[in-house]
Amino acid sequence: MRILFAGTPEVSANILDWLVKSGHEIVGVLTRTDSHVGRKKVLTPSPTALKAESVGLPVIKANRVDERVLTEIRRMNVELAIVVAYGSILNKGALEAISNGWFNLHFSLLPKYRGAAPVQRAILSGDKETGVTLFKLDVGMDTGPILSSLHTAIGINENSGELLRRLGELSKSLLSESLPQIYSGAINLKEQVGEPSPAPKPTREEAQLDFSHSANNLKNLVRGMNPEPMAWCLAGEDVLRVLNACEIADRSAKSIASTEVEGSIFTAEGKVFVVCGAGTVLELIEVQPSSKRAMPARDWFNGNRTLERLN
RNA sequence: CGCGGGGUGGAGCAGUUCGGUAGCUCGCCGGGCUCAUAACCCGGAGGUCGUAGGUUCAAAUCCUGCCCCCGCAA
Repeated sequence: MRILFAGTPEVSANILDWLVKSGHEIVGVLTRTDSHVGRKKVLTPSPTALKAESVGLPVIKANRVDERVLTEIRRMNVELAIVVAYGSILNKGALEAISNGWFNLHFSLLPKYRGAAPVQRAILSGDKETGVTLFKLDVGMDTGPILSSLHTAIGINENSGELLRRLGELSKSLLSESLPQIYSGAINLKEQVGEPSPAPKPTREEAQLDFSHSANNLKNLVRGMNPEPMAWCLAGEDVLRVLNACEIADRSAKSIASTEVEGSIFTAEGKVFVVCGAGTVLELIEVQPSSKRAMPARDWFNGNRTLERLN
């Protein structure tokens, strides 16, 4: 079956690569236009565009699937579309342009976490489990009927980047089960059941640590926001990004904290701690001061001369 | 020409304003204390201060070029 692959970021490129190597008949790739990236704003193709080019597939770069794009797609005689984090909503015209429809791979167990940031939201919420869902796109935002899904447990210290990578791998299992079903036409779509929840992209403001919250909440914030947009707090006037942190057990927290002032930093047994709300204590593991590279929290603390608390 | 910050023993920093003996917290090596220790005490090694020039009696510090790194904003 002639397939159009639509995707943009690294995880999409990875799955595209796998589809091609697994012998699926990818005839074209749809991805977002090149974007200005980094400090110097270098115009850079998306990871998916680069992968498509490297395996010699025709690429359509567009941020909107309009008539012009549909014309190109029709010319490819596409029979099915697989979408993995393409990054744009498809209108009715686009959805109807492909005979077998567009199937979207989503990184949550729908209807939970519909939207742009399902992985981050699952971790921010402290969920113990998530998964990947393959469903048929309709005009809503991740609302279409489900073909299949796979569950996986979320690691206690897993961050968004790590979980996304793992869900990408899991997606391959899901696709290898489901694609043959689609090819044979023997599919059974089911409407989404359960309480829907939105998964908007986290803002930078949302990523600021508030040390009046419990260490457990802050730990989820830190790992959920890593690698994007990354949790942060203020060390004096400067931003301190927190890449990795963990909560410590209540009992030891009470015994090592010499103060109750939230945000106070101290060290013990070679580790660096911050006093948080409700008598809890967060251990900082890896941080990144502005202008500096990421470093173990201990190194940062060694160089610190005057700072007594974070905000 | 988007804004800004940084490069000093193995790590993280101070010192640069106002040129004049290389400092701090760690790590490492050796010794001591201790039932023991990541705790404490004593001693030690390790740095052409990113790089190339310039000014000067004298440059980490002042001037100029270049390289590398990072945050914000997009």
